[in-house]
Amino acid sequence: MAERERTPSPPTISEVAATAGVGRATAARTLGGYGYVSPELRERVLAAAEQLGYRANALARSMSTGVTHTLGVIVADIGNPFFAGVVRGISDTSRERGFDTIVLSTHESLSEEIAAMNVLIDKRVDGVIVASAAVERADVAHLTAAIERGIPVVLVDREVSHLDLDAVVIDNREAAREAVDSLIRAGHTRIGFVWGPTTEGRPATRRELLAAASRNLWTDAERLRGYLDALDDAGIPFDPDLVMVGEKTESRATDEVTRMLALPERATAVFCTETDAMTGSLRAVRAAGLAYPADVSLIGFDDSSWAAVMDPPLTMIEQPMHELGETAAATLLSLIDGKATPRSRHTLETKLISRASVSAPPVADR
Amino acid sequence: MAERERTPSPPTISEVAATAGVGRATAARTLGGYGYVSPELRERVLAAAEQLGYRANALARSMSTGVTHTLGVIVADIGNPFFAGVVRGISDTSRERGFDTIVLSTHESLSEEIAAMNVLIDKRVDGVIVASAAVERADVAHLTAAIERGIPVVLVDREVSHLDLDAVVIDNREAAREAVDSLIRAGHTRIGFVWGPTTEGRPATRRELLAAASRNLWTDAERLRGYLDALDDAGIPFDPDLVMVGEKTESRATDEVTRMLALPERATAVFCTETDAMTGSLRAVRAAGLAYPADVSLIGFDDSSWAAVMDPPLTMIEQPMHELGETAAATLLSLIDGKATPRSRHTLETKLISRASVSAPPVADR
DNA sequence: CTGTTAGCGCCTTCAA
DNA sequence: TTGAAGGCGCTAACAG
Repeated sequence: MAERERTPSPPTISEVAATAGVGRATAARTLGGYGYVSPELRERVLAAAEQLGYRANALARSMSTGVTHTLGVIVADIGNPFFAGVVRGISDTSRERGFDTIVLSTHESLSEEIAAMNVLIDKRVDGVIVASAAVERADVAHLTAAIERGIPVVLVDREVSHLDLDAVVIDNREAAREAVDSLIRAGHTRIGFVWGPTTEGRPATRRELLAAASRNLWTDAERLRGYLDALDDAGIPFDPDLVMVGEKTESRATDEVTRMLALPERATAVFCTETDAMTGSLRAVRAAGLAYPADVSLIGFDDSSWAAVMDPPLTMIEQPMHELGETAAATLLSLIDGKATPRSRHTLETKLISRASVSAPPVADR
Repeated sequence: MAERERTPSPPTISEVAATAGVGRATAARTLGGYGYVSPELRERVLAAAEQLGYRANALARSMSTGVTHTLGVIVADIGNPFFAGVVRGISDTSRERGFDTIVLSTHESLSEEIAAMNVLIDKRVDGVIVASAAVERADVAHLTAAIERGIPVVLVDREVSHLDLDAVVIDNREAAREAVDSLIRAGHTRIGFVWGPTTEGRPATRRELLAAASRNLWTDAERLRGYLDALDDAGIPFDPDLVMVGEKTESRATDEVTRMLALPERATAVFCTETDAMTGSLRAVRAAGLAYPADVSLIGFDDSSWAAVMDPPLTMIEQPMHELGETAAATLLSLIDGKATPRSRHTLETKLISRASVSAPPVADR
């Protein structure tokens, strides 16, 4: 029961070998689980290890084998439930295969993403999964650098244009198109889009809008394109006043939707591309003294148990967060195994969960 | 532009030294940022490193220095928004100080927690932060083992009885007491508790209930105690029928609340200790054709933007998730720095956010 | 089957 | 100030 503060230098394989009375290599072989060892010595070694409380030093092992059994994960924000779900998927499937995960948050900053990649390179991870904030062609040096060093990289959630990497994503554009289309089929023509690009001024033309979008996150741009697709398919003219611009915050969404609801020809439906965009919109609807779906129809991205218990319950697009992570990890792992996989581009299914936040527009506005 | 698949053996410090025409040690000194090096040679080395794209091998460095600049984090589920928030806090503050984190999910299983700790020990992390599922005295061997090996451990979110470790928690008991008390002050005496212990049968007595609770998660037990405290303070008799037992799932919560709402003397308020307990309860209230707060008052744990946009908005207890993480990381870091800190027990503040889901009980039930 | 011997890449005395 | 040499703990040929 002595509580001595002995310098806790953990037992090494040599000590185990010594107390077992065998050579280093023999101990290493049985403890490392490779090579042949006679049952006798094996027993002795195991006993000694047990007695000493031996645990292999993974660092030393990695030094000589060159593999760390560790995956790097780079996301914008591990605190965001979406990424948390993805990371959980990555973590679960890699753990199953004996890989651990070190995850870094970039706060959506490219420079932090680059720093994160360097950390992972330095730590010699066996591969990395990244939801990259890179959009410009010049933004991808850190990704190609990793690959040149022999570290496989797979993209998750976000593709990076003109970069031929394995990617696991959803079809944001189609998911958005489908959602907006369902609004159109319900009779809406004045459909708000929240949130849009983070420009300062309001893009006057469709071309400007698209240009602005392409300077933003890939997912956001895709969702905007899907919105426009649906409008086009239905021959509904695009109205710049119906797309939110500016900071992507809940309160900004509230302001913008409030504005859209006050337009001469007001919005009768709102499509939200993110959770906080939806809660912000909801606040605007309430503040305007309107009710959904009677006055305004609503569809949002990223289903949650909350959305289902709203009154009325919200129609939402469900993303397979966990599966995105699982698939990304599985892809990366097979890359690490040296499987000669051609570049893959997994597009996972989303699901439009119809509940009760969509109805026909009010008669007065039709 | 050759896409050669050269074996990407990264440049070592020796190569840098060679191409700079200096000794290994000199290169190591300038690249490692220690010891004296003349400006001249320093320049040469830096240039060579730059040219070769040199990056220090953190494994090798850790091998010889004995530190990894890596923190281990063990939580039940990184996909859970609460833990995701905590991890984000840990990650942010440790990153600031040059530490990375490797996080492991245990799925609330003690054996996975033990395995996780072993992984971290093997990887020689400098310290670990754990939200432990340990409850029995016999469950803490892996925690003490880490400490004996010289790896500092700090608990977050959950204390572990009879184990003298630094801990960063909230006062679950007081938070619960306060919430339930506010219900009582609104006039309620029939207050449901969701969720309770995962026993099979329904504890008949208060003693049995407490015993069952103490076999469960620390946080859950504390919240239950707080509930009982509030009842005691007000002289309201405890009724076993008003506490949920069984699996902690949303649907189970719905079933149990449905039951409580159908009691001869039905519940007129429900206190929920977790997000899914709240959404499950909400479903039960709706299904019973009741409205809140008119028919049933509601208070829940873990505020979110959804809770604020419910109609009516929900009164919730807010936990400082990010700050829990920050504080835990800061505490661990100072332990690692060898600061002679006496055992600390940080209890962070929660906040009862009063919104509109609490009112007086309906007259008929008073 | 077992033990000896080199490294892995870096840090760290210790002379020079 | 600089360079040579040894060691961190483990794996991996290599003889024996």
